[in-house]
Amino acid sequence: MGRGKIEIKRIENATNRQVTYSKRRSGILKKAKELTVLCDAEVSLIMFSSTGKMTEYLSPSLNGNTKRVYDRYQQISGSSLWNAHYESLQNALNKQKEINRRLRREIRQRMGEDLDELTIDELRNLEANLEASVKVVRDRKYHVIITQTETTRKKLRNHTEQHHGLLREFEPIDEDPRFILAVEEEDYESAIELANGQNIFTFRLQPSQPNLHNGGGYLRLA
Amino acid sequence: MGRGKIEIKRIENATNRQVTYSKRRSGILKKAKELTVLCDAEVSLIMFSSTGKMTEYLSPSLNGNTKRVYDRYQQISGSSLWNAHYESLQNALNKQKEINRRLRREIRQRMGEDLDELTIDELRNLEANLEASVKVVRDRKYHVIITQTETTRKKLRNHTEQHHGLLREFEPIDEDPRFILAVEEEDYESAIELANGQNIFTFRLQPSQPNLHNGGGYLRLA
DNA sequence: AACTATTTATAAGA
DNA sequence: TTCTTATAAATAGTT
Repeated sequence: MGRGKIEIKRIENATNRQVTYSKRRSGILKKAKELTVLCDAEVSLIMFSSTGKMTEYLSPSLNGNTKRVYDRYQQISGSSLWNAHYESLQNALNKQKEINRRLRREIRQRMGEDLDELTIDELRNLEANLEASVKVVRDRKYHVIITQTETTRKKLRNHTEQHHGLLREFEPIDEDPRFILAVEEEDYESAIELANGQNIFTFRLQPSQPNLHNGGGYLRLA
Repeated sequence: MGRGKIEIKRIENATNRQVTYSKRRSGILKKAKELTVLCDAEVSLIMFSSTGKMTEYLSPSLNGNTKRVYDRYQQISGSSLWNAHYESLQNALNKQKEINRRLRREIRQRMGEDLDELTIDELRNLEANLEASVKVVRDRKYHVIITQTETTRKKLRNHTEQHHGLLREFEPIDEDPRFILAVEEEDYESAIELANGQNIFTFRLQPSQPNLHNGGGYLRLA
């Protein structure tokens, strides 16, 4: 369609080729748009000129999402073009989910839930294991208490000495043994309180770990 | 171009629309091929009719590899088509890994490890929780033992009766009270063995759950 | 699917 | 690139 008929073969003159490309490109682009509107079709058209310049047309119904064309292409043609990229990730994700499922199950069993699934031997092992754990935890608790108590004792002693020093500086007096005794007694009592959790340290723990959804750790049972 | 000029808007008559789609589709396909040959261009054209049927054209130079078109598209347009999907997967994976990390930490702490990170209050809660759990597990263990024992007892009684019945059938005798006693004693002993795991049931558990790598559950501590 | 009057695209030239 | 225009090609309406 033009002043003369042309054979459909590569245009050797580069300038001519470029001009023809430009003209025909706009022609095909127009056709694609018309097809989209007239026939309610969806079109993806990508053209690269011989110089590497790209032009794209995508039906508005595909909403700027070239990937969707690709998804649909893949679905219809059956050829999986990019799945290889994702498969390994998807597998890793599924593996992690399965592992987490098992970890949660173990935690539940360590909390005394879902025990029906366990054999008598597994129950015995679990019991022994929990008993060993509770002993370790208890030892650690007492260790912390002793450490805290001694730290407190030292601090108090320090403060007491400073206090006495100050008193002596201003108005020298004999040490009052009752005061020292009072301090020691208070110290002892707070140690008892620490061990039993009855008094000063009974503030609430954080209710739960928001991103965990692990069905309840010991932290939320406080 | 036709007997009459048409407005570029959706053709309402479905048959007409389909016919026009068919005609124009072949037209645009021809144009795409001509562009490819004449101008040494590369073209990817994918069309979906309103009925969902797909038609594709791909320049021979792209050699049947549609993915290459999209790779190039991505490279030139800079917009990543599948990175969004990839990223969401990656995020999901990271989230699962983080959950996994926390679950393992909880299990370690329930086993008496990593206790340094815990405050005195958390230690107390953990201790109480473990003690409650061990009680539940122990109760469950005894429940299983009792159930097993009773089942065994019933079976034995059944067998004993059958045995006596057979004996009577062939050679009627008085019941031997010593035999009954022996059965009851044996039953009692096996109950003790069940509870302490000292004897018959001391077969090994599976050493670990192969896909877990969870840093040691109670199951492998058997 | 074929025909054909007409519109549209475009080759060549400016 | 864009405009012009003669002409080839595409296609709307019809059969």
